[in-house]
Amino acid sequence: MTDPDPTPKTAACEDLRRSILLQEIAPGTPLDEAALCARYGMSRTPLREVMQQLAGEGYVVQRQKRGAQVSDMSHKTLRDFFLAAPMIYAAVLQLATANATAAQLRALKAAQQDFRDALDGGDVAERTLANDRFHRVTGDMADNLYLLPSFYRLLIDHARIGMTFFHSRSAERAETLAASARQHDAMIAAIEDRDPTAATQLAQAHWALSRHEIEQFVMPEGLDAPLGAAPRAAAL
Amino acid sequence: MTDPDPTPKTAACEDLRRSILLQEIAPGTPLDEAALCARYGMSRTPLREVMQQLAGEGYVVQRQKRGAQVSDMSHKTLRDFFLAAPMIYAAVLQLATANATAAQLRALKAAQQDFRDALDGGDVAERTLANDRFHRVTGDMADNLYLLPSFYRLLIDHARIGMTFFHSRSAERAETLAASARQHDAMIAAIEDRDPTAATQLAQAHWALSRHEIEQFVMPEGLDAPLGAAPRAAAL
DNA sequence: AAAATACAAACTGTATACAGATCGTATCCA
DNA sequence: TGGATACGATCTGTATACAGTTTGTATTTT
Repeated sequence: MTDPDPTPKTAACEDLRRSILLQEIAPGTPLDEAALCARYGMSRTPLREVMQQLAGEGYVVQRQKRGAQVSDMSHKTLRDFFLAAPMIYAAVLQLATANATAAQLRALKAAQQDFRDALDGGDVAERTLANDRFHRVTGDMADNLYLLPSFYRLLIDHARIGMTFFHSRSAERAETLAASARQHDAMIAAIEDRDPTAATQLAQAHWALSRHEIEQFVMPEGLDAPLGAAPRAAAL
Repeated sequence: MTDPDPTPKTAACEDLRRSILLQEIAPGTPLDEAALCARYGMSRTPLREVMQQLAGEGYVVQRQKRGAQVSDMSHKTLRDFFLAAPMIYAAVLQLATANATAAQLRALKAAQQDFRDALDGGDVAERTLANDRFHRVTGDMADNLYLLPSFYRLLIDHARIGMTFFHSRSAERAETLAASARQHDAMIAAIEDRDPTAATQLAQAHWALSRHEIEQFVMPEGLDAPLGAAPRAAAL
């Protein structure tokens, strides 16, 4: 409807984005040009242009004479993420309340429905993609040339963090996901009411939730069993 | 010292960036591949990769089957700019106070010295480039993977707006530039003192100054002479 | 046996040639 | 004279071939 563009380049682009978001290709993995050429049925020239584009969007990084690799996730990545995400996201949601069109609101509601559908019956990948799409629509709504580059880059690692940390522990995860869905509904309401204050607070709450969950994962509750004694110190 | 990379590709990249920042190539100008190939002495393949990179950074946009053109500046651009700039810039400066290294602080002071040198004796282009370099160093200091894409994109249009609006009127501009330089000094002090509150306030003040100047340009004081009468309304 | 070097295979970067699309111009028709 | 259409030149996108660099392995040397 919007993009009648079935070129192999866009297809390769979208497939690679999806694979990277879902960590089907792990962070840091080197990407072999020849293999991808064969996979997508194109020669090296257009494939290299795809790589350039993905590099610009933050999916991959290109090293001199050493090809492209999926952008990696370090502890610094996580730190940068939680420093920037609340602010960028609050700004995006606030602008969304000001600028959202009726069509975009319908798209957002549809994305939220997909997300809820993925919650009952979907696997981790489906939930991640649906969540990603929901947030991307809020970016479309904000429609700010300068904010969106950072926002979309955040969404890449938002998805990847979700896939990294929330693979197991599905029981505990269920309640968190339900809370996320409720926050999405509240966001929709805030946008519909054009209420920037509520939007800002929701953004903060949404990231506080993610942050809490990741802290639980990185620094879990201690085990009950006593640890083994440390080897005796050598001196003093 | 840091980048021993005298390839024709990086040279072309930097030259094009400079030309676009200084509006030597106006916004919206289509870029002819063949001409640029001749100019930089390379074939189309690497030149197209340069274009892809510049597109990722926001200097140019690429239209399907219609090549690249310098990214546009519309009224929406200005609006987006002044919505996003204060927030992004405040965040960058705040992170800079937390993360700046001694070497970066030296680089910032050097950039500020260049800016002051350009104020007495430099032309508009030199001032614009020196100002751009100063702000870029603050971005290096902030060192946040997610904030910087938006920040650098802002800086592109920050420079171009400066070149657009402040070409003439050099007498009035002088005082504003002096005020900018004083604000830069205050930013350096805030970073040196690691004072995030001062940094935030300075960012706000810095953009308020730019904004005021552009408002003056777009909506100047009325002339003393009476305007011609409007044609009589058709109905009522 | 460990380290260093030399060689070979694989990969990246660049140039060039070709196919397809777009845009301007000239011609034709009303 | 105005508009539409057809043709041609120009430009974009893709494939392929070649040169230079990197990397892994095997051999040699200490």
